[in-house]
Amino acid sequence: MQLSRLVAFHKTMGDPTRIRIVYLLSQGPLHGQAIAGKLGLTPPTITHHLHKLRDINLVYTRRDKNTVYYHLNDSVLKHQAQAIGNIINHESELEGMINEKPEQQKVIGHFFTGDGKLKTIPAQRKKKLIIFEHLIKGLKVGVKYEEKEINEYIKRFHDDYATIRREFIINHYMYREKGIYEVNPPEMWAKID
Amino acid sequence: MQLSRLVAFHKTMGDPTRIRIVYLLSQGPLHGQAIAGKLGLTPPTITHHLHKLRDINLVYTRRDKNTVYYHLNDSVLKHQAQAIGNIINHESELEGMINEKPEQQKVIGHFFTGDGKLKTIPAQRKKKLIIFEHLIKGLKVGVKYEEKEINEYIKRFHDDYATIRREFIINHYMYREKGIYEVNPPEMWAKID
DNA sequence: CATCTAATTAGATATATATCAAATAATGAT
DNA sequence: ATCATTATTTGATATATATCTAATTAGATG
Repeated sequence: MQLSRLVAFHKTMGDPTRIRIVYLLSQGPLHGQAIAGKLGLTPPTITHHLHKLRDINLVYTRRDKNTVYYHLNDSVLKHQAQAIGNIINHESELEGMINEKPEQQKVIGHFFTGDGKLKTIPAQRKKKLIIFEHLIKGLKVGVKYEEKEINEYIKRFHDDYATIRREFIINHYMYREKGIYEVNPPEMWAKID
Repeated sequence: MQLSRLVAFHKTMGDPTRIRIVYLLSQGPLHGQAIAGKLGLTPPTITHHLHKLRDINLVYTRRDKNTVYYHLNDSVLKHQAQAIGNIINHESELEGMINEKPEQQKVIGHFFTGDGKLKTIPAQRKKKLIIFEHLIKGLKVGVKYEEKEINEYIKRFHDDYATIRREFIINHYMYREKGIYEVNPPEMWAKID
């Protein structure tokens, strides 16, 4: 779970109209005008909200003739609702990412897509390190990884895993010994400033 | 659970800074400046967010000398996080209230306090009916209530249960037979317009 | 093609809010 | 009383967003 995803979910649910829409859809699919009618709002307003609900994958659409039916994605609702509670249990993957400074968040927000893919590897050293530091936080300290595992992990974000893996080593985020990788303690990482 | 409470919770969690604060507090209480330092923000900003977190009862404070420690209210977080998921299971008490029109919501928002108490009984007939209709939706259709139960229910919102109970009858929201009360079907209710 | 219906987009407005710097308040220590 | 420390309030600014009307698009059907 990404911090931004969690925020997006709650921000989206933080509106009475959208909660009412979710409630209506929980009883079965509806088309736009039906929702507008039941809620006493105009169709453009409904479109607006459904757009946001679709952004977080909470509803999906199906056409029949020229009317669009909106369906609720129950499992997403369940799953996302739980995530915030898990913070408390320390079952959250947010751990490392929560301490990032606004400046870092900005860079991260700029280089990652909404669903957590790395768009490009930054050219500027400073930004590059911010991104790497962010990525490295998804790995566990004290765990020995096979090269294959590292590649798999990086590939979740970007195709060019070889370059990134190499940068991890160069900048002392990890070290390698006999083909086994391990995350270094933060004080060894390349300094960003 | 009131719709407005549910909305307030999600709206509050719909901000990265506040989620990060919640995460920090989940590891133990902290004072303002410590939070500001860890997040790279200024104290006024932290005050601002803590105010919102306190509004929804997610944090409480304790002083030691002249520094205020903020504590996370774990149980509230757990409970609220679950509420949105329960909509799906139809375990939600939102049921009736979800279909209220914006005009009605406005009146309701005006006459109820944040924690769901009725401030005063509206003098204008139209507004009064909106409030009664809202109240009546908290009772179940097809259930026979003792007068005492009705009184108890109304008292959750306003002290003058006798007046309101009488109005319920006058306006055909309920009927009484031999001291037993029951909710009428909506088509019998007094017309608002 | 013309027309109907449903959905969306564009543009406008009003409201909310996240953040900071500066000023003020509250508390404890000297 | 005076000072030091922490928290809060005020006021400003920039950004986001919920809603509407009017215009546009897209599909289906005659």
